Amino acid sequence: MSQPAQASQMGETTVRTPFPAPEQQTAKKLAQTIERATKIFADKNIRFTKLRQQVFEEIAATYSSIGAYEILARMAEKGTRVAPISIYRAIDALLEAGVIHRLESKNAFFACRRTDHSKGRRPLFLSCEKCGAVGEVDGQHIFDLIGEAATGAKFAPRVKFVEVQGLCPRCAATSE
Amino acid sequence: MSQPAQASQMGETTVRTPFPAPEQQTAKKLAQTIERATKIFADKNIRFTKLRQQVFEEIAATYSSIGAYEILARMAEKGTRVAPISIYRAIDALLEAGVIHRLESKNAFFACRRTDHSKGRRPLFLSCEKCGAVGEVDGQHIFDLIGEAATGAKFAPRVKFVEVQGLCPRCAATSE
DNA sequence: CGCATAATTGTTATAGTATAACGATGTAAC
DNA sequence: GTTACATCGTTATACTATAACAATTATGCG
Repeated sequence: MSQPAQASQMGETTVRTPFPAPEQQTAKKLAQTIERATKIFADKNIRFTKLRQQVFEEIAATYSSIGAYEILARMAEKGTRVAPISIYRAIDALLEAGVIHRLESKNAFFACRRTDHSKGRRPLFLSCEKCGAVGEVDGQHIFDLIGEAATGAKFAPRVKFVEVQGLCPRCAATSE
Repeated sequence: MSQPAQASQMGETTVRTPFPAPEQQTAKKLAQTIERATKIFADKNIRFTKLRQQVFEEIAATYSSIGAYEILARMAEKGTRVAPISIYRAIDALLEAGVIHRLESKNAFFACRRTDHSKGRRPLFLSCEKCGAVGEVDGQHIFDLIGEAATGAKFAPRVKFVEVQGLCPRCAATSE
């Protein structure tokens, strides 16, 4: 018990970081994530096929980002052998649905765990250089400012990326 | 003269966009860019070798971003045939010196045309989806806010990047 | 200068990321 | 149930990046 996880037992008000402790990464949480994805696919009228579910489960089952070929390898271990292109096609559908995000700086993907994107609030990504964990925090005000900076330069923005690399709370603590 | 380039003749106060018109992309400007790079290498005590200069010239000679293998191809056309690894090693030195930047979202590189990075002001990148041009605008206040958002999530930021894809002034005008 | 040392580049091979093209199969709507 | 469309399989290939080790070039010092 060297790493107390206070928050989980006393409600969510004390959770201040998008980096859940390992004890919080439960099968139940994973099931909820998958169910949420299922609903999003249904709402958007995109088919959540078996292949897409399998790919999504591999991505969601890690709190790190994961590369396409790593997904491929893990699925192969479980008996599902597909070609790289199939993984990428599934990834495209998952990105389109918004249930995963792409980390441009690592050519890797991670499951979205926020529920406020649909409300028009865009997140920025925090990627731990040590353990690979990825967290999202709301960055809507920052994206607004980026838009202003762009239009101020007579540039018409369409897609924006904000990524931060550094140390997650646990790794920052252990490396001191 | 359908695209008047007012700013260059009357001081810099009227320059409002980091996307110079083609008429402004002169050999003289390029020479200045290279000279500036030479000075930066000297100041930092990094060697600006022939190979590094050649690679830098290919990058600086385009106002777009350019991939490593495109640099390779253009140098080969001019008679300098080297292996990919040599290009990447030169790129590493140029990145280290700060005379080029890497566009994470495109796996490509472009010449830095700002002079205020050394003053601690970091830029964000504007990448045109139509013509490929890349501009930089100051984003220090945005990077500060990103740092605050990260630390607010108990994340220790180390490297940050902000990239925007969209349309540069000229392409936005012609696509209307 | 001439040697020792370090930095750079060459050479070869390979790892890692992503997509093109086309055919087969499955799904939905009429 | 047939048509139309989306999805997936199969094969091949393009693009991005680095590992390992040898050869060469530049630098500092006696």
